[in-house]
Amino acid sequence: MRQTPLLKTVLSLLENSKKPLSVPEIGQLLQAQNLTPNKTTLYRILDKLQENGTVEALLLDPKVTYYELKTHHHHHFRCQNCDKIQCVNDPELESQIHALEEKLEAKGIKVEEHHFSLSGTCSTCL
Amino acid sequence: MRQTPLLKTVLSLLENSKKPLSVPEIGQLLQAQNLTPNKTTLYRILDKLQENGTVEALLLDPKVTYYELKTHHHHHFRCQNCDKIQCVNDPELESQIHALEEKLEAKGIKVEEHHFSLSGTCSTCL
DNA sequence: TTTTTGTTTGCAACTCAGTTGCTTCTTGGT
DNA sequence: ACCAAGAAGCAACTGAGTTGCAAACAAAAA
Repeated sequence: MRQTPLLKTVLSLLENSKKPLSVPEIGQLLQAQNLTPNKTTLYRILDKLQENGTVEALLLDPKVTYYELKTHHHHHFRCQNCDKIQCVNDPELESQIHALEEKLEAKGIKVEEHHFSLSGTCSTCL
Repeated sequence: MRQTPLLKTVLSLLENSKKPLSVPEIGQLLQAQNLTPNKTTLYRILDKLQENGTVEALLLDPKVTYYELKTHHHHHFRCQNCDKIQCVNDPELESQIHALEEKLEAKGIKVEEHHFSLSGTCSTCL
């Protein structure tokens, strides 16, 4: 995988973002920088970043896939009303999840990822 | 919400299924019973079941939404290779999640749902 | 420097889950 | 039997994500 200018820009967007980003959002952010990348290219970049473990795909909105740097690994809360996303950290939950993963691995299942998210109504919308 | 024949059939499919079902899958299962429901109707039925709390929508495949009866509430493992779904139960994890939900509620956030799933490669595909 | 090779980008056309607007059918209550 | 409300059908649409192919490009071999 080559360090192309577009790839660097995408990585810096993910680096500086407080929240996970979807491909359509990344496209918009790039447009704001007067870049007009093809959507196929963006999907391919994110696929590769996912394959090589730089980024993880999050299941938190049924409509769209969000991505975040693996180094940023959080859990998330999504407001069902405004779709805003907040990051949530809970080390105890995380270790409980790892315990469960080990149980499954012991049963001959290879666990690659886990997904956890919460949804509801955020304090602003209430 | 009226107990129409179609609604009853959909509920019994969910009741008897060992795993969560997507709307396209429900459509196929109904076809196997020589029923030819309109897809709009199916989406509407599941939306209503979700609204009235009978069913919950699961975020476990980025391509499609799965539904399961709330009374069946499990966590799930999805094989990234064959897309098969296995149910996983872990009461300790569940209680850890509830603890986290209470923390968030204390911060003025109304938590309606949580989503947890694992993915990787199942023992058959390995 | 030129050629070759592999990777990246772009484009256009496609797939398919899910939605929308509108009409028609069915039902249960009066 | 009548009417109003909910249920079902249909066709057209939306938008995320995919596919196949062709063009551009960078790096290494000749």
